[in-house]
Amino acid sequence: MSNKRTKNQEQILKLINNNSEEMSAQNLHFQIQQHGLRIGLATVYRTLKLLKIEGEIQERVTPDGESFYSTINSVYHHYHHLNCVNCGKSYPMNICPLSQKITDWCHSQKFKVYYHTLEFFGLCAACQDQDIASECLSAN
Amino acid sequence: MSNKRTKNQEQILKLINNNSEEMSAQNLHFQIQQHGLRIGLATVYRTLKLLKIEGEIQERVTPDGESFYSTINSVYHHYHHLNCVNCGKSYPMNICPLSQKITDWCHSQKFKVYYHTLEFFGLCAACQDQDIASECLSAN
DNA sequence: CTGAAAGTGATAATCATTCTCATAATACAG
DNA sequence: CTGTATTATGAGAATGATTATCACTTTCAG
Ligand SMILES: [Mn+2]
Ligand SMILES: [Mn+2]
Ligand SMILES: [Zn+2]
Ligand SMILES: [Zn+2]
Repeated sequence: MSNKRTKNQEQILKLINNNSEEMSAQNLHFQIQQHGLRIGLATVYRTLKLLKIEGEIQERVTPDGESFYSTINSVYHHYHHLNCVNCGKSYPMNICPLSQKITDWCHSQKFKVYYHTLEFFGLCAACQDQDIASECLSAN
Repeated sequence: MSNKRTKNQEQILKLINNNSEEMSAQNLHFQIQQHGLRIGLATVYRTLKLLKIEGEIQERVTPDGESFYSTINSVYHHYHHLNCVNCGKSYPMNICPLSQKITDWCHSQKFKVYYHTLEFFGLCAACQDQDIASECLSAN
């Protein structure tokens, strides 16, 4: 029963809570070193997994497979995005179209909801005006 | 202007459309070989990127960073999930709580919506009864 | 035809994440 | 307090999906 957090784990959580932007594991590890702390990359990943299970932080996986983490508690960080499948840009939305009802329903299913992700995919205005397909594979 | 699709591209799209389950790029490549076809893995990835931009297929990125692809058109495949952050299991939901209004709003933003993803994260019933934190890192 | 442009596949390279394992810190029974 | 079992840690290797290379083939407009 490891109910108590390690000093390392506390510092990582603190760093996430105090940061206004979502951060990747690599980025977190880098910032930790900047602060003069010595926490191994493996420990960062282990702690992220732990905090995720404890419901302290949320994870967003980008289309290129990298994970970004941020605190769950702050409403400030509850953002959804319009993601362009062409240029890859993400445009944050300032609304959450989910009613409380649906979250209640999830709980009624015996599922304990920590957080949700909602992402839209399509073409941004700029990319709608281009000949997309031709540029898509132009690099090769 | 590559408006016309290649024979390879057509076969890959056909394979996705005819399959009832979402498939990874690796899986697609394997099945292609099973069918006696000779399409390189690189071409599979290139075609997936192309079809994605054309709005023919949708992509779902799992928490471990692997991408799965499926046809957009079939309502049959429009699923959202309850994802357990502990055991990793995904429980499909049979409803979509998004109103048409929100999609309309996205369009009013000059963003052309192809599809959306909506995922809930938390603990499934089985995992709520365990001492999670202790098992989380037990493997190491 | 003909040559430029686009498509292809084998292979190497990338890189975030996970695994290994020896060591350090901690918890706890006696 | 003291020895011992358990858990945490970090350096580095391994993993594996995805991407980049590059020589070669196909397509097609003129
Ligand atoms: Mn929301
Ligand atoms: Mn939906
Ligand atoms: Zn775009
Ligand atoms: Zn579970």
